[in-house]
Amino acid sequence: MAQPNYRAPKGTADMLPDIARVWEHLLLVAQDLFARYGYEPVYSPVFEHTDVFVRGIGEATDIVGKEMYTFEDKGGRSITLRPEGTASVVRAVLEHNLTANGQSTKLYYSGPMFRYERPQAGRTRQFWQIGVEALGMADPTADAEVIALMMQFFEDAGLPRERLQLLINSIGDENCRPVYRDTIAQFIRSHAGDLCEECVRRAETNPLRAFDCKNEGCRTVMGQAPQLRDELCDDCAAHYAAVKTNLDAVGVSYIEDPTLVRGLDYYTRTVFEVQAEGLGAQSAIGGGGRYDRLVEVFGGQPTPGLGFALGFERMFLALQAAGVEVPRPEIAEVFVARTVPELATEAFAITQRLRDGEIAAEMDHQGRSLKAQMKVADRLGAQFVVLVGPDEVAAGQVTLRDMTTKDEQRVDIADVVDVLYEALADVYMDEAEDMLDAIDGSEEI
RNA sequence: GUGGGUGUAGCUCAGUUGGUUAGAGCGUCGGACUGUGGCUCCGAAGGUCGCGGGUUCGAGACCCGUCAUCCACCCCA
Repeated sequence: MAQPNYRAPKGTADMLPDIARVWEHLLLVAQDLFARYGYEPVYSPVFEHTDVFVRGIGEATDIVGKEMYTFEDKGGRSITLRPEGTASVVRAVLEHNLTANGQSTKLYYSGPMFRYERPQAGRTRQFWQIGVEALGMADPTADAEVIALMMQFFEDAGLPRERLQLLINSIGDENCRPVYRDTIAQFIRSHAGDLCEECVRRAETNPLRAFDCKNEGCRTVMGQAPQLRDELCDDCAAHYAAVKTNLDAVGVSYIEDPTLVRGLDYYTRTVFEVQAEGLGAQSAIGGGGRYDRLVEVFGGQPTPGLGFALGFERMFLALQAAGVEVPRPEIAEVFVARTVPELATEAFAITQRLRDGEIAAEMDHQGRSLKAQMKVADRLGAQFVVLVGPDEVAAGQVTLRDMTTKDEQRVDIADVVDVLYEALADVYMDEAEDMLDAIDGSEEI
């Protein structure tokens, strides 16, 4: 329709089958992989009290400052659609005391997030994320494990490693970061003449983000600034070194990026981001880090935490750019066609009989000609067609057509399911053998 | 919030310096001797040319506005 009465709201999109299939593929890959790493699923509400995000993510962040979908509900409460997952999950963990007595927890979540932004390639107002949160683990092995898990996800999802860049950095903790912040703020003020207005303003709000500025001049100036890696306190430096050692130990390659500063206030020490090819200007496909103070922000006992999140829309773009296809499964193994409209009920009964036998069966519900039904059967990828005609029905039979060989045989209706079991088994055996041959031909087993 | 591009059949797009019944490919539907698919051939359906206003004898094409969409800035997944 050129001018529909209704459209999906700006920044949202309908996930039609070709896309929804990829979503489900990603979800399945994640469920399988994350479980192997000891993570359990959690579903927190899609909206929270606004304060959860304001305090959790940080008042000075762009997310809280201008991107939240906030509204008042009928009870006068300020409610916000979640712009990210970590704050909600940590709130839930605390609310249910999952980290009592020093217990650790590993959780993963997935679902839509909401941010009021101007849409562009790889950025929508409603977007899907999947992420993990690990609470109660301070060791650098945990950092390495979370990062390794994220990289493994990309691999399992079919995204070639060579199209990805893993960037890591340490942004210090409550001891060394404030000192460094002041150092940078000072640096910015003393170079105010050579920096853009935005960066000068950042000196007062969030000086570290001046490193992120795309402006050429700012980049060169900030390149001269003291680097946090040289200013880390002993504990943070040791932790960061150990994270790298552990990544090295398991063969996860990374690039150290001293300018990597994430836009959420809760991060401490380790931060990381993965960039992928083919995403347009929004090249980050996933990211995360450690947040050792976040639980306290919500009033809990000091509890270390860390996690990552990655975006499905961007995964989709990256997979597409890499030429990775998620196969479309056959919709029907068997199509039941009737030669005359009067036999619709008989055809329906047989279709249901097949489905009861767990055979993927389909039939026509539009009263179409036999020829048209055959076309549909072909398009759906049916291996066999069950022909229901007056002659057959009179004899309590149907005609079974093999769509590959075109062989046809009469089968008693009572035996259709069993005959199809065997016929389909043969088909699948042949396919399996072909696959094995293909593997044999290409690599040693 | 700022800037730029684009808006023609279900999809991808053509539509010459404004001129008569708006086109193609794909898809869909039907047919090619009567109960049968994939190839080929033939045919059909389907368009308020985003919307509103203006210029003109005449606008899908030009101007203004508006809406939508895309891309970029910002920031992030």
